[in-house]
Amino acid sequence: MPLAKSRNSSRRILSAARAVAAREGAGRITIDAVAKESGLSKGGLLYNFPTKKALLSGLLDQMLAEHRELLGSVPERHPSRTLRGHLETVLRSKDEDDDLSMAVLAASALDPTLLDPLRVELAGDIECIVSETQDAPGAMVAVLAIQGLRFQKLLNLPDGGAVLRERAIERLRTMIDELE
Amino acid sequence: MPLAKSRNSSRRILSAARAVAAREGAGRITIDAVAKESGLSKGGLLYNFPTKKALLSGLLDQMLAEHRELLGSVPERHPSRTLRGHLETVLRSKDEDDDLSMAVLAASALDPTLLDPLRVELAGDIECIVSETQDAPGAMVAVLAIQGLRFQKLLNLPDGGAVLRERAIERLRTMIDELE
DNA sequence: CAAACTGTACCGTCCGGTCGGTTCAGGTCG
DNA sequence: CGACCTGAACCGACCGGACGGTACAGTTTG
Repeated sequence: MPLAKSRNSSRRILSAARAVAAREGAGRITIDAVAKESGLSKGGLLYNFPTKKALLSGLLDQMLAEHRELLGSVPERHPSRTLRGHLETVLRSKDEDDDLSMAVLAASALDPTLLDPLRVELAGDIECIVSETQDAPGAMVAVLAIQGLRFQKLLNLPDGGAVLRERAIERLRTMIDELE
Repeated sequence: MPLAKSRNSSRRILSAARAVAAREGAGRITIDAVAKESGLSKGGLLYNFPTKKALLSGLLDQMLAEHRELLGSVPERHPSRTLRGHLETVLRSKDEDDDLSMAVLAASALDPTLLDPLRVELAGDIECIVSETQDAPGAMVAVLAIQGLRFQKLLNLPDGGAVLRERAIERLRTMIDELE
């Protein structure tokens, strides 16, 4: 089955791109590097992703898909489930080394319009979050804090130490829970 | 005074770099482009900043200097003055088009270690912020939200609309004020 | 004069993308 | 069955442009 094999290659390529990004930084996501990392040849990679933009776009798609999946795994009955889901996605990704957020940086450097799918997704999420609470501003502050967490982790910015960070996250959680 | 003139050129070069970044994105900060924008020749630029890393490093230095300056302008008596200062720096830069945060992206793409000065500065600020309050976790959440604001603005991510954003910022302010 | 440039030609490298193969599974046809 | 063809998947040499940096011979300015 040819198509299945191609999809398999695409997945390998995407995870290779993630590995490169995690190891060498977003700026080093290069077609040659990703091809080498994936075990494919440059030609083979370009067969799957005809252009670098397509590759980065694929990365973002994968990120959004995983994000949606994690969002779906939040218990249905939680009052601010979308918001909680967002928080969990950040915390979850904290454990993994292959950082998909890198793709965001690489994409925005190459062509800011690549982020459009992310923007519409996020806009929808925000709308959803706001509709799930009476305290829209409070929820927005939580959204901002979550994005701050991503930023911090992405650029290895200081977080006041593990203990304080953990306490801050705990506080964020209770803030979200008390949002109603 | 030769050195003074050099500093003047350096400033022109840096603001040119900011203009390029704001207009064409962080990925387009190139020596030729900045030279052209600044009105200097390429040789002249390289006379001031012998390497691209030096140029980006200079950008970060300028950013940190402006940041410190704005921090200093917050009234002395405010309880969480460092935290308030951080918030104001974000809001202030929202008005200007030349976005220095771009430099952060460009720098992290070229060489993540360029961000080290930013990291130590930020670490110091956080330490300061924590020492100014009894509620360290709450302050950290505020810090995160502020960084989220930066992130959002930098990547043009959706913010739920101007009204909601303004209300969220207002909420953030009161949160900070009530921190004690 | 020396510092602070200008202007330009040039170099080497990196990188995105092209292109002409090659392999191979499967289908067609005599 | 076997000769032939096809098209998907992949290979890797190569090209051209962008970009960082060098070199250096002038020119302006304090």
